[in-house]
Amino acid sequence: MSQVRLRFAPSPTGFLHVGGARTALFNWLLARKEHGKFILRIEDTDVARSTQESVDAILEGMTWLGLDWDEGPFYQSDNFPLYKEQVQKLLAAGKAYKCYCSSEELEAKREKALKEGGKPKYDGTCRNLPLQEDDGRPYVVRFKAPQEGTTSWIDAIKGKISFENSELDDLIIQRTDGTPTYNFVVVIDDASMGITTVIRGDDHVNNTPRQILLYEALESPVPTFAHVPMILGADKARLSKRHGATSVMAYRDMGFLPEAMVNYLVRLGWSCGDEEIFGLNDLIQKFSIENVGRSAGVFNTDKLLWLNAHYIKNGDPVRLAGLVTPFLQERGVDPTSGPDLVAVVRTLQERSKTMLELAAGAVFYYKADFGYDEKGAAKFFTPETPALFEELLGKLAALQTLSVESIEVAFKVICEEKGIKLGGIGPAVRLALSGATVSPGIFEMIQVLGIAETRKRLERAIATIRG
RNA sequence: GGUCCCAUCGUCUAGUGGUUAGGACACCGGCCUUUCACGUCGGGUACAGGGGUUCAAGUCCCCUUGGGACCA
Repeated sequence: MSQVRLRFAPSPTGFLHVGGARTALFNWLLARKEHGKFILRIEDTDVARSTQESVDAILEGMTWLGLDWDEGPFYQSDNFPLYKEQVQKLLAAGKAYKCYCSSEELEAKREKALKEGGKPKYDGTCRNLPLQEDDGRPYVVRFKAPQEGTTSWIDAIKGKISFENSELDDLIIQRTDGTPTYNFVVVIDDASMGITTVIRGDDHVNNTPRQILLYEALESPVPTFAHVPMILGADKARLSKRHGATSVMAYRDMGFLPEAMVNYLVRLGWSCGDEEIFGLNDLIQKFSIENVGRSAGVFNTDKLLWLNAHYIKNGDPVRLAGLVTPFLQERGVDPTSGPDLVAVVRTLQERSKTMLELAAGAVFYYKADFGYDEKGAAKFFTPETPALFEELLGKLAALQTLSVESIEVAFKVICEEKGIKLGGIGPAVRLALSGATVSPGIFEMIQVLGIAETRKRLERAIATIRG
């Protein structure tokens, strides 16, 4: 019983985007579910475009999502000797050959073929040349692929896929400058790392038959392939910057929780009956590659927002307090300078879709120098308001304990005495305490702010009204 | 242009020959209510089109259309 080995192999040419994150997640989930290994490999053969910053950004993104890896990160740039060796091996075995055609010649042939209605594929000029020692002439190494028959595989997501070998070119595996090409390197790495299942984006479907042929030439077992569909933008075009944020870390910065991101990403293309809410541990039990859909999906921020609201609402307030702190600091708020942040978070959890929103809603607790909402002040600050506030202050001061229940009782007593409804005093208090007409519950705010701060704010409002 | 893939509400999807085509987000309306939310109840909206196969097709086959990917 051999264990499954899966990998995520990003190119370090940018941050971790949502598509890559989902691919990584699917790989990770299957590895965890099957008690196999999850390997991280950095595909940095394109040295010019690869950067350490990108590597760091990708690792940061995966860590944020909670996707840990068992082996790696390995770097392809460390494997150049292996790739060279494998090229020589194929050359020696007659399974690859040196092609001396210049790119100009090839271009001319391609155009001619196109003009005559043929296919623009390599014509095999050098295919049967005997292997010669290097003589200074530039050459590429091509894989000698079979020209007849079909190559097919059972894709774990898409089912059977077949290609006619006659449609396939003799793939270049080593460029003129001696560097190996992508399709070759991937196969060598996956083979040498013992990868058993390759889960990747379906933009690689067309590469797969060539890669299978290479596995066979290398006499390596062919892994199971699972091609996951693309993620699209609202206009059904491939997701890109113009659709909004594509980096998972940008979502953190917008106040999204990693568990919301994971939950959203996994449900985009995968399902488990009617269930919508999944935690990571849940998913390890329930995930199955067979239930991944075959069609591309549109990234829908509204649903992500809904999930985020769900996780904020049900989240641990202590943890959320920690997460919201940087957002508050960005707004110039020092959360140690006022009411207990955990208590503040509790009043905002149910009404915040993002941590950014939660932070915005928390500012008034710490900064009392706000102005009053104009329309609200015109409507709710009346000549009678100061007397009501003074009455309220007296009742609050007399309370033994300051709880939501006792505060509510104080309000009810005033309402009865004055013959008014809660609406006759509540909105004015809300405005005095928060400056806004939208806020957490009045009783909760008073409890969190405390008597002293409540007094200050009501007195400030009284002064304002009396002008 | 060639090859390959895909096609159920606006969006994510359930559905594996017999369903009033289900759920979720979003939207609309009721209730709850000190605001906003939350919650709750209810509503509208989908099988791309055309041919087959079958007693029966969203489900199987073919074609068309549309979308996408890769190569060039």
